[in-house]
Amino acid sequence: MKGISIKDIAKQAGVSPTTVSFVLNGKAKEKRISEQVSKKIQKIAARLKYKPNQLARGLRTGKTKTIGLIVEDIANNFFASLAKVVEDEADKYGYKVLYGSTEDNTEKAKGLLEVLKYRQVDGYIITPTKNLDKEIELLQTAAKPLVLMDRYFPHVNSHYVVLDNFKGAYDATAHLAKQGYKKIAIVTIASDQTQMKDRLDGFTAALKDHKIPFSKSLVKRLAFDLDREAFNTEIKKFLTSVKDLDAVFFATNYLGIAGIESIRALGWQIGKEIGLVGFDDHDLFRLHSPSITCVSQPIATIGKHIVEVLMNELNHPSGSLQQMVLPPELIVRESSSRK
Amino acid sequence: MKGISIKDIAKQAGVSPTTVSFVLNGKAKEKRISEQVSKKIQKIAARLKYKPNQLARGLRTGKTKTIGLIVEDIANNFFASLAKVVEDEADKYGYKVLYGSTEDNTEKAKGLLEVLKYRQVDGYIITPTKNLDKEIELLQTAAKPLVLMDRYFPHVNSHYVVLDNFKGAYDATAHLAKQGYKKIAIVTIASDQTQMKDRLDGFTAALKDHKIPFSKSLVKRLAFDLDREAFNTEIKKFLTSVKDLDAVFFATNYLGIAGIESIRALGWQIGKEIGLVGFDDHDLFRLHSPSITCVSQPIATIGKHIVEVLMNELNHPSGSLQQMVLPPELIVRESSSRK
DNA sequence: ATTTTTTGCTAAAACGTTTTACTACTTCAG
DNA sequence: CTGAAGTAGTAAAACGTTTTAGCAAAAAAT
Repeated sequence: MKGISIKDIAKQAGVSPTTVSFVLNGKAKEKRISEQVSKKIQKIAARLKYKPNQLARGLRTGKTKTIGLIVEDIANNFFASLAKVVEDEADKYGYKVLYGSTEDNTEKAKGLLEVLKYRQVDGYIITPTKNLDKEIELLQTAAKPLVLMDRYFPHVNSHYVVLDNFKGAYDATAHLAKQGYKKIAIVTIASDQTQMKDRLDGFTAALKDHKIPFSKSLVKRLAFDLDREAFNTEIKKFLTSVKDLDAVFFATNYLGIAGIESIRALGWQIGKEIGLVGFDDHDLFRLHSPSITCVSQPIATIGKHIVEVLMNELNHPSGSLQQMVLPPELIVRESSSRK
Repeated sequence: MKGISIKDIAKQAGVSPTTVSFVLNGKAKEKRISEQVSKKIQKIAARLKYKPNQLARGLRTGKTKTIGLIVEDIANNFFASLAKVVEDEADKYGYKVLYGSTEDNTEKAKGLLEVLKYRQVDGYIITPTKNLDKEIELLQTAAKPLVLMDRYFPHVNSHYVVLDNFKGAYDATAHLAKQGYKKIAIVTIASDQTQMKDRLDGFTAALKDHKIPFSKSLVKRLAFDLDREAFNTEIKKFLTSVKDLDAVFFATNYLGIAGIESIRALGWQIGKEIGLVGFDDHDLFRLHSPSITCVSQPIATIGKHIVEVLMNELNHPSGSLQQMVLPPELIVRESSSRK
């Protein structure tokens, strides 16, 4: 039940394995293999449905045509959708994807990197966790092609493709202000990584520009690894603690979902009594009553750019650093309208 | 920048690569390598942070410690959540996962199988598409460990882990009947695969048991590959075409979502004017107003069983066929209550 | 008629492991 | 003192490719 190897073809064609390899790799011309022999080999290979053993090839060439995709959580809608795009795009270049979720846990991320490394993936798409910068730098100095996504390390010179998180949060907050909300809070994740920092900065900048006084009490930073119940409890506690609060911006999709749940548990009218903007679009946001205004990421574009950058790096490592910051889109819905 | 190989360790320890291999594979005792040498090799390996090259190992042993996961759509909440469980469980056994989405397209599925095959995955977890039975049988006769999920082929003797779809649909429909809905329709996908067939059968069986007359006009079977707009158009057309319709069962999660959207576009009151039950739980179903009754799959359990069955097959191919049918849970919410 | 060039192909090494079949030395039994 | 059994390890082949270096025959050039 073994697979067909190059030797089998060689035997049938009465030539050496070398010749078969040349022909099947399109080097017939270059290596001066006659049209005759070339055709014959092609035919036999097709008849036997020969597929090169990627392990052997990888061992010899050092290329596995596999990329590693490290996301925060493959079950999260945003990352799952992105994984789909990455899969499709990579496929166009003949690459397959090994994936893994970090749960935003640095140790898990290190473990994943190690596994991917000794599985000899050709390149990496990484959603880094906190403190993963050293590992990223190691990969860089080892000249491993890699692209960071969703977030990056400002002090590390790497390719990345991220959202303009500052603008996303700024637009969301400015929109709430323009809608007439006076006291706007943010619920975010306690993280100093760029994506979260930028969202918080965008929020405060928008407050400032709209002459809304900022106070630390308007910011709630939650631990990432709480469960849904705990998120709800914390959010309720926070929202009721802020005097005269009339709008809140949830800085991630899952916080937005927990936020909706919490606010409803409090019996507050979304939109009227409390304005709400979420992050990432979601069927729930679109179909909720009232529908939920959100900052939407251009997932297809992000995914395409990620793979494109990685493929460029894989095929002609130029040295020019690609650091892409893509614009978000504010999708205005009912949750940010007082009428 | 090459990796550390067994030869490097051998050189440093002043022994042969063979010895190193024996020691690092825990065969020191068995192969009578002295405690002394053994310790020394371990130490050096640890110091150099040696990681075996999986390609070389795979080439020699034929085992890659990789499994292929073929789902319908990794961006779909159900499959993404399952992929997460599979990833976690497989990791416990030291396996990594290569994934791919079929979009329910047989050609894409065949392509994925081929790629996974010549990447020498050790086992397969497959959400089969229509007409994939021949390929599955080929894998079976080649003694490749595989587990089907979500659906299976009744005439193919393979392991599978699926939901009791009949019961899911039966319970949903019976529940609607008991709630007093008199004319209940089903919106499903035009597919003859088991999961869809069983859901339709469960629906009709429940109608019969509750003395509700069945008619073909109560069944709408939509093409899988429509986009959201087209789903909505078709669903609206169907719902308005059935006289005195007062409840509808949507047989997949995305149909349920499209259904909610469509019914709202028609201006009908979900629950009161039209009862609604969906398939698979979803944040949207939980938080929609009114909340949506649904048939929920035990995703964690399913995922664990899938991996367990596959690992058993990988490690001690016994021959005993595992065909697991897991019970769904009907989560009753407001969309199926008339009050 | 010799040398050079071109043509068409192949032998063998290499990638990093695992595994089989051995060797050389020591110890023990009789 | 001999032969058998045990001990501690190694050499070499194998997995299936790719690639370097080169060989023999034919053709072209001198």
